[in-house]
Amino acid sequence: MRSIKTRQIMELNQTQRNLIEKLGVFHEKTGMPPTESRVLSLLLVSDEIELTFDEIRETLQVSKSAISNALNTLMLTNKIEYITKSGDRKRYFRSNLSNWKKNAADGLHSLLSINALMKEVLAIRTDKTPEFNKDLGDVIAFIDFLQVELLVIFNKWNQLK
Amino acid sequence: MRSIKTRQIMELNQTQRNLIEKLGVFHEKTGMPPTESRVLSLLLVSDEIELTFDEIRETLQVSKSAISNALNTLMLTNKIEYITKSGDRKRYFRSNLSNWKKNAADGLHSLLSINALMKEVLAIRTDKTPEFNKDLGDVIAFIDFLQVELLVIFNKWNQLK
DNA sequence: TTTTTAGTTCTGTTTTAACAGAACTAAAAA
DNA sequence: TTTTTAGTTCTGTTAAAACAGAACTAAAAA
Repeated sequence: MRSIKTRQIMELNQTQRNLIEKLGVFHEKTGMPPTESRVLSLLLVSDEIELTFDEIRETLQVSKSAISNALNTLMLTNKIEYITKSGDRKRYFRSNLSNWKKNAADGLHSLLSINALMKEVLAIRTDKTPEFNKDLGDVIAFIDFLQVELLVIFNKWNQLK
Repeated sequence: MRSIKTRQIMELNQTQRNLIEKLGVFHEKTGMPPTESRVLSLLLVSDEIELTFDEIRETLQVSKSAISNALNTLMLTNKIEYITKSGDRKRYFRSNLSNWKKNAADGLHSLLSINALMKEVLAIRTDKTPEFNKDLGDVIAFIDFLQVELLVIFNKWNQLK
């Protein structure tokens, strides 16, 4: 038998719990489901940055199925990852902080992806509404502009680092 | 009695309907409810850019209550507006295209508002995880940087115009 | 081989969001 | 004044999301 030290149950102080709640609500507003939001927030706030399935489960007091689903989609979307420790069967989940920059970039990209649709709209609009069409064209031009400029910004940041 | 011309029922071709659907799905992914998404998309695609309550209702085939709620929240969030025509009791709703730039700016701003929470997190984190904390600090610095640079970009655009 | 463990998947329940339809309201028109 | 119109608000229904709990699985340990 391996001597796997069972850690004492995770303790969160009230400040930490409040922050998890606030972060959770924030993420929910972006469309992320409650449990997923809480897990992600917990992994950001917790003193212990690597937590096992059961530690997360007990801390948040939700069912195994909910935790399982949350962890899996968080991994699929690259927001968390896990490591293993030799001689330990459990997986240790942790926030994928180093990837957040890329995640942010992805988020912005998908946000700007509406422009393809906008261009489709403009292409099929009647020519009887020139002013409206001009406004729409402006919006499209602005988003295109934004896309280019954001790339510049990202490069600038990477050079600073 | 006033002679208010009842317009012929709105006709949308299949291309237009498909686009409304695609735009609708896009907006739904950002957390906007289905009917609201459809109304907003309709007002972008329709040849007639100013539509009455009932025209929208008949075109989309949904209930009055759904339309009423959708229109009101779209107005609250500044995505649409309405005009009136003298001697006509109806309101004519239209996409608030000229405000979309501001809406985009607002959207980005609220997106970046997570940084306040991130700073709260960093402030209360244990000092026993220096590497993690450093990564978190980097994320925060990046978002702060992004905020400033986005302002520059918006100004740059406004000068181009 | 049997047993334990860490997590997954399935099924049913609860909760919440979204909507329909009817009753209602306020202002304008008749 | 009454009637019509344009939209709102209320109540009940439907549909979908989120979750709990138990059964299950696969790999490791005993």
